[in-house]
Amino acid sequence: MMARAGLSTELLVRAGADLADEAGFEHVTLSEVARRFDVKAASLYSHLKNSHDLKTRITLLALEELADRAADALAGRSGRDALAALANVYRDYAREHPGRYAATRFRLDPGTAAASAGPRHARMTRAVLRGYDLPEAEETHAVRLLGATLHGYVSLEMGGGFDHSAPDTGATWSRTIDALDSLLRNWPAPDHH
Amino acid sequence: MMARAGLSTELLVRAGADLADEAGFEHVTLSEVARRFDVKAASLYSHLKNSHDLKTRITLLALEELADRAADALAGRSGRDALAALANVYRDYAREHPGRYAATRFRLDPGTAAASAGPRHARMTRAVLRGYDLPEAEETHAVRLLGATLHGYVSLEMGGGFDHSAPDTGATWSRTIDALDSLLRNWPAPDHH
DNA sequence: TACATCTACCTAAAGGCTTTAGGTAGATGA
DNA sequence: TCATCTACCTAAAGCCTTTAGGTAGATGTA
Repeated sequence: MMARAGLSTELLVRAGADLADEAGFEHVTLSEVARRFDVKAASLYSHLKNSHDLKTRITLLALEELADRAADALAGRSGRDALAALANVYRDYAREHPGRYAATRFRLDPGTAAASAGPRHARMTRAVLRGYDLPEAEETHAVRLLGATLHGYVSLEMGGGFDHSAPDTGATWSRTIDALDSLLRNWPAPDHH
Repeated sequence: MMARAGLSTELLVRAGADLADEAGFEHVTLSEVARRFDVKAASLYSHLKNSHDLKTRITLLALEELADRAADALAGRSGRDALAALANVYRDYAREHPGRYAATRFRLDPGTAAASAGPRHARMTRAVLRGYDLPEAEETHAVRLLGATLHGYVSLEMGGGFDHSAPDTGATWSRTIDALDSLLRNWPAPDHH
């Protein structure tokens, strides 16, 4: 009796990510993950440091997956195509994996963040921008604006912020991409005021 | 002995909001609020339905406060001035009251959301847009884009997403406002693809 | 003023999640 | 075959939420 469950950090993190997608990232709990493996919660401590550790690892997983998708989508595209592809990767990922996407917004400590796929995301965003010709000094600003708009949009949409109003969000999404493309093609000079 | 503490829903919600600002919205707990009034947690149930109720009320409070500030800031301004004023209200509020701002992203059920200051925010954003002349059919799209960008920016900045990279975030913020202003003045026609 | 009522806050208790300490049995290797 | 290792277990403490039922201080009325 007492067969071993064959757990591993990998397995637990994947189960945690699935749980996040089903129940929401904020409801990810060691107890629930343990339950899914028919194991006591205390047993997870052989594989995970603690609850925060699990959340961190789910975040890292989501960041990787998202970066992989982005890399695929960006391959061979540039300009507006690349922008739209990147944008759609974020939105689609958030829809397919809401919990994982939410994990993406979990605050990592600086060391962990630096070692995550975060920097890869930044590099890909920069790559998209190279399809537009921005003054070099503006590139970081544009990276941030792009990140903010895309993440902001996806978060609001996921959070239901756009429900109850008339035009469907699909239309707004494509107008948002139009707008961003247009903005990057006509990047304004700093305003003096 | 056993003097009454003189609690009220109002008082508790305000204390909860302060706690959110100090410890983070996700750490708001009935127990901690009770502790701050030297009262047992069970006693709060005379004033609050439950923990979720407290969070909901903190959200409503934050939404009100934010709308009040926005209304003040917008008074007498239009065009780029109004845009900048609205943007700064969000950012400043988030910096002064990170927990309250985070509460703002808490998902309300549809009925509560409709009765909240949320619609007031939408109306104010529309008011800002009237300083630009967008085709009427585009207004909702622009409202959403503006909301997404502003909230996205503030969230990323608050979440530390902009740390560790060179240009300071103040510069990016003003470039973001420039960019939004420029975008609204040159709103693109729908792209055909 | 005296009395009745009301209700704000209390204690008790159950149930859930986290985390630590220490045990046991199944897996692994010599 | 035996020794070791370690994955998973039980026990227990601590904290949070929520419900049930009590008590005393506040309030209103005669």
